[in-house]
Amino acid sequence: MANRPKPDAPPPRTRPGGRSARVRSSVLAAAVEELAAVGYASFSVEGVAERAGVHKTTVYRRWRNRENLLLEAMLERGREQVPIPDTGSLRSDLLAYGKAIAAGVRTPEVEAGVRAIASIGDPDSPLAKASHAFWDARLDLARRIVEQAIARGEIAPGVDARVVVEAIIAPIYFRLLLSGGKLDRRFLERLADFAAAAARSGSS
Amino acid sequence: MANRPKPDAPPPRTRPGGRSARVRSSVLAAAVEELAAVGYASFSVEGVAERAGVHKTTVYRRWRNRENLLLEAMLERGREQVPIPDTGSLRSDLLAYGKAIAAGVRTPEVEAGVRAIASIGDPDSPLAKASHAFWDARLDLARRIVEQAIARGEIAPGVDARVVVEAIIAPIYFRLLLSGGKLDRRFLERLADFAAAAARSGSS
DNA sequence: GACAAACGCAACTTGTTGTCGTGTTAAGTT
DNA sequence: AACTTAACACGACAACAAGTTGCGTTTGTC
Repeated sequence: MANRPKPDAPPPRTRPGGRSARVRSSVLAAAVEELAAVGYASFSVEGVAERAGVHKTTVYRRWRNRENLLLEAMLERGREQVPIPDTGSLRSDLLAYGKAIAAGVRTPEVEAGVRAIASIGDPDSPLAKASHAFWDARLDLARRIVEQAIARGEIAPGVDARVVVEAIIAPIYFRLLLSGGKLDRRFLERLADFAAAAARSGSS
Repeated sequence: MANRPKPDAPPPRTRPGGRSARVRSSVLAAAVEELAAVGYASFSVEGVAERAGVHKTTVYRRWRNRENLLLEAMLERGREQVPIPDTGSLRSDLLAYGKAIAAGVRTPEVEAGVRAIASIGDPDSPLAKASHAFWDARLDLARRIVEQAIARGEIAPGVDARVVVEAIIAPIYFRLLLSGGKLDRRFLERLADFAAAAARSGSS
C-alpha cells in the first residue's frame, strides 16, 4: 500500500546547502551566545533570532521550540572533548584532568549550559537524556586515567575507576553550581591528592 | 530637619499578626509546592497565589518579584538541618551522612529547590548568596565528622575536613543534577569507602 | 531557466510578569 | 464597642515572550 514507485507522494527534497547551512550554524552559535549572555531563565527565541540576523519564524520552523533549539546547540558544543592526560603518575593525571574541567566551566558558555541542564527536572526530557549520555561517555573515557595507573602498577586492579573520576569532577561542579567555593589551583591539587590517595589504598 | 517629635511622619505601624501571618505562611508553603510541582522554569506567581487561596496582587505587594518569593520560601526550608552522625567509625559516619543527604534530594521539594539554585548564573543574586551561605554553614557543621575521627585516633590530624565532606556530598549532587547516575546504597557505600580511605592515608 | 524548499514579514492568540486604582476586611488601638 | 488604617480582594491594564498562520520573496537544486 505504501512505497509505490509512482509519483504518489513525491518526497520533498531537502536542500541543506548554502543558505540553510549558514542559517543553521549562525542560529546555533547565536543560541549559545544568548544563553551565556542572559542565562537560561531569560533565554528567548526572539533574542536568538536577532543575534543570528534571522527572523523569528525561521527559528521556530526548524526547531519547534526553545528546548529543541537549546538541545541541538548544546549537542553541537558537547562534541568538544577533554583530552585524557598521560603524565606518568595518577596524581598528576588527575590534576591535569581537573584543571581542564575547571577551565571549561570557567567559560561563560559552558557554565550557562551546565546551569541550564541542571535546572531540568524531568528526567525524560531530551536535554536531560542528552546530558546523561554525555556524562556516561565522558566518565567512560576518563576511566583510562585509572587504567593507566593500574597498568603502571601504581595502584591495584579492582579500583572503581568511575568513583575515582567522579571524585575529581563532582566537587568542581558542586562548587560551581551550589556552594560557590573557589576553583583555584590549591583546591584542584587537594582534589587530586585526595582521589589518588584513596585509589592507592585500593578502595574497590 | 528630620525626626521631629511632632506628628510629622507617623511611622506606619505594621500588624504582623492574624491574617498577615496566615497569608505569609500559606503563600510560602504554596511556593514550595508550586516549585516541586511545575519546576523552576514554569514557576509562576499566579500559580502560587491560586495554590495559596490568595490574590495575585497580595503576593506581589509582599514579595516584589518571583526571585524574592522563592528566596524567602527556600530560606524557610533551609533551616532544616542534617544531623551529624556519631556511630563510632569514620566510614559509617560518612555513610550515614551521605544517606541523609541522598534522602533529602529524593524529595521533590528539595530537588526542585536545588535545581532552581543551580540555575542562577549571577553570583551576586540574593538566592545565590543564600545558597553559598547555606553550604558554608552545612559544610562547616559536617567537619565534625572528621574531627570525631581525629579524636578517636582513627585518622591523623591535618586532614582537610572540607575536602572529605565534599567528597561525600558533591558526587550525590553531581549525579542528581548532571549525570543522572543512580543514588543507590551501593553507590553511597563506595563513596564512604573512598572518602574514608583517603582520609586514613592522610591526604592533607 | 524552472520548481519549490527555505526564508522574511506582519498579524494574531495565549500566557506571565508586574503595576495601578478602588473598594473591602480585619488587626491593633482607645 | 467603636475607630483607624494596614493589609487584602478585585478588575483593568501595559509590556513582553511563546508559538502559530498566511502570504510573498529569495535562492538552492535539478
